[in-house]
Amino acid sequence: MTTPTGDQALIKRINTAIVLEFILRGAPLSRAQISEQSGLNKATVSSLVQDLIDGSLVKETGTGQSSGGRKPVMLEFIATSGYAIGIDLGVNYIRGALTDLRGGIVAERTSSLRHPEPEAAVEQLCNCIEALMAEAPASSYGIVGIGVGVPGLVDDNGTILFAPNLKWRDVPLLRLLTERFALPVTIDNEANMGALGEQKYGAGRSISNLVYASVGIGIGTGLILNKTLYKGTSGYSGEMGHLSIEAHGKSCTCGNRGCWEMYASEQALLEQASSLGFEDLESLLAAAAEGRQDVLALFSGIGEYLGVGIANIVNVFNPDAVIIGNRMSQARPWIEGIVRQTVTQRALGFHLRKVQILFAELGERSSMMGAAEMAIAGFFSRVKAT
Amino acid sequence: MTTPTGDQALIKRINTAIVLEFILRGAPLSRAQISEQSGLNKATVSSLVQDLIDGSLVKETGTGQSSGGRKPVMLEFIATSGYAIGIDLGVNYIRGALTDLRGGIVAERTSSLRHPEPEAAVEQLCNCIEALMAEAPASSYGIVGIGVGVPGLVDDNGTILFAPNLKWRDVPLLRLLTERFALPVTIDNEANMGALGEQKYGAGRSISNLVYASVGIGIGTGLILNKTLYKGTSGYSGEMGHLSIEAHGKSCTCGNRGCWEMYASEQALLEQASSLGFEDLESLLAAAAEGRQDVLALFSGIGEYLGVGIANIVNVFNPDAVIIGNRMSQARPWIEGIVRQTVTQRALGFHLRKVQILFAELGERSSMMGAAEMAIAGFFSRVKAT
DNA sequence: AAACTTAGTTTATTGGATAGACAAACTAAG
DNA sequence: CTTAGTTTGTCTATCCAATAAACTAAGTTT
Repeated sequence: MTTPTGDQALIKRINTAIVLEFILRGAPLSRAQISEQSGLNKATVSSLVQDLIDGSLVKETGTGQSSGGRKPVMLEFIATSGYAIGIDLGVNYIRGALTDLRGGIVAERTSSLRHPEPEAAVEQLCNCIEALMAEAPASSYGIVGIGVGVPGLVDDNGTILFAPNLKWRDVPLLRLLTERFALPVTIDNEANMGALGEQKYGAGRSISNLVYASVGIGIGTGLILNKTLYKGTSGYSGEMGHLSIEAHGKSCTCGNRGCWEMYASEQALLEQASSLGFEDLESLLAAAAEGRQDVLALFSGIGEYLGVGIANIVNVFNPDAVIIGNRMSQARPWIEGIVRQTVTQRALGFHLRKVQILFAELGERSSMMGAAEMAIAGFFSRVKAT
Repeated sequence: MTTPTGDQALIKRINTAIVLEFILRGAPLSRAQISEQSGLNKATVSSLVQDLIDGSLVKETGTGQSSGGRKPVMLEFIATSGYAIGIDLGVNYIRGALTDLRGGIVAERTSSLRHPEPEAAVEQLCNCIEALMAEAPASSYGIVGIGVGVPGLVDDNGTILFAPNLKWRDVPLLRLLTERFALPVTIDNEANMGALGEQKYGAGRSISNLVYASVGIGIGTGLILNKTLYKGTSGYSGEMGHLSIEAHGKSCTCGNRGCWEMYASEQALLEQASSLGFEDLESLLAAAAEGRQDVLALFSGIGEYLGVGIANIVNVFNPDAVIIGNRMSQARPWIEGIVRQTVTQRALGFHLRKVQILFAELGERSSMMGAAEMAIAGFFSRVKAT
């Protein structure tokens, strides 16, 4: 019982997953096409497709073009046979979406987080979820799951061990939400969710190895290696914000010195900007847009340090892409050049050949979409197991 | 044909692998035990075991103890049904071993590399391989493959793109060896091989996530994530020697500044030691053993910088273990304390809970054993595919 | 010696994939 | 409009691996 053994059910799961994957990607396509492209026998495809149709996951949508024979019956995934909820719990906001099974946003809600204490915040979170659930149209599977991205360390039991900017410690969010909604819930770090969101729906679509750097108040990173989210042993890898880039630099609250996020985060930017009379990122962005030289110099400095860290990432992971996300991605016009330049200078030549430096396509929605994707992926893995 | 589909052969492969895995690990055990522990039916196990026996991979070794019934027939893996060759091609030596399929060393050869030019070195390498092959006893499968670890960047075609200390560029070693020996050959970075060697036969036995830091002239790292060697997109990840730990530190030949290996490698140690009149690591180790304070201080400095880099590794990967290997591991008595102390100070508290800092158990043989393991693993994956 | 235990094999059954035959539905050429 | 040829999708018989259950073999315990 220790090892998962192979039996016929496993075969069927594998092949059903393959067929579903083809229908998900290939838009409208026929049984014949699936058979040819997948290598599965026509009869096998027919049988599996029938199961998917019976399970309300796939439907026939009329006939397609013929090239001299019987017209094919086109198949399509029924994205509205279920809905997922994705939440980005930020330091001072809650952003949530109701999506269909293809990740299309059906409803969205944003509210500012007035009381960051765990109890009040969780209550507000639950209200948001309930409001979104109420907006879901009737469907075969209903709400298939809830995903939540949080700005802190999450262990493998879904407990928030430590969220410095929220000042939370040991909040068993998974348990709280599971008890309340009796639905599958996934909790993970905001950067991991962002990485997943961009990999599935954003700048990193179908890229195998990517690193998502969430540059906000602090810096977090999400690692997608071999198409899978890599989580360390305890479930919390990717704390690259606390990668030391100046061994004898500024002391960080984490105990280390010269942490990357002390030089390249929004926090670092704001500290330098205070002497110029700025208090938030938005006003700095506006000033930069007007061409203020001193502000542009600030962004340039941040960009350079971002590049230092990204060069490290490139050298360590040799990824296909590094995606810069979260709030700092808005500064793209004023940091992109210097980031690229610094990375080119510092990363190893061989690694540079293939790596792309990208900015988050989903903008502020990366993390929320990743959370929804978690719920959707969980649903699929359960369906396929049946 | 694009996707690997599921069929009955796949099931059989999976289950055969499970059975073989049990026999490999569980030393002498019976069919009944395999059935019970794996969850496979007794009949299934009997049938698969018979196939393995027919394939000369397993044999029956008499009966075991009974606890009130028929005595079990014990099974054992036949490690001598084939042999593998593992080579560690160093900067100034070639170390090679002939091992059985369990990684037991049957013969070993070390020679110093007199002429590091590619042609002469490859010739010497081939001679070493031939000599080892000649020592292999007769067996069912003969030599099942050759693995070679090299001190440089290797692409996914087995070409050595760049080996700075050997001054090699674009040497198609995989092709050269395959043509000469007509055997499966695997070429990889010395640090990747070392990681594999320690994970399979050394300090990291059966650890899922580990980082192996090969600290020699330079510093390389091998990443084992989820029990698999992680290789980046182009096949060359893990260049953590060129992780910048001092953003404005010394310029490195790689183009970056403040690279880890400029502060924590053997090279860095020797540079500092030259003013004291030392020229190699061995004499420094001897002096440290005699208690020379100035030398101990040098080691202490190296240990601290090693700790800085390892703390970074821990924060990024949240691994179960970090293993310090290659030549610097000999300095364990004089660096272990300061390394541990620095890591404890600098890594995030949550990550420290589980991580172990270890030193290579296989010493100078890590890389060579990993190379042999590559060949063995390749053989198994081929056998199981039949 | 009888009753019980445990190991491993044999037998019949199940369920999924497959090749090949086939029917349905179409295009195109004469 | 007929006929030949093509493509789609289903049906049927077969194969094969895993399995449960019966069975044989070979012990131990009372």
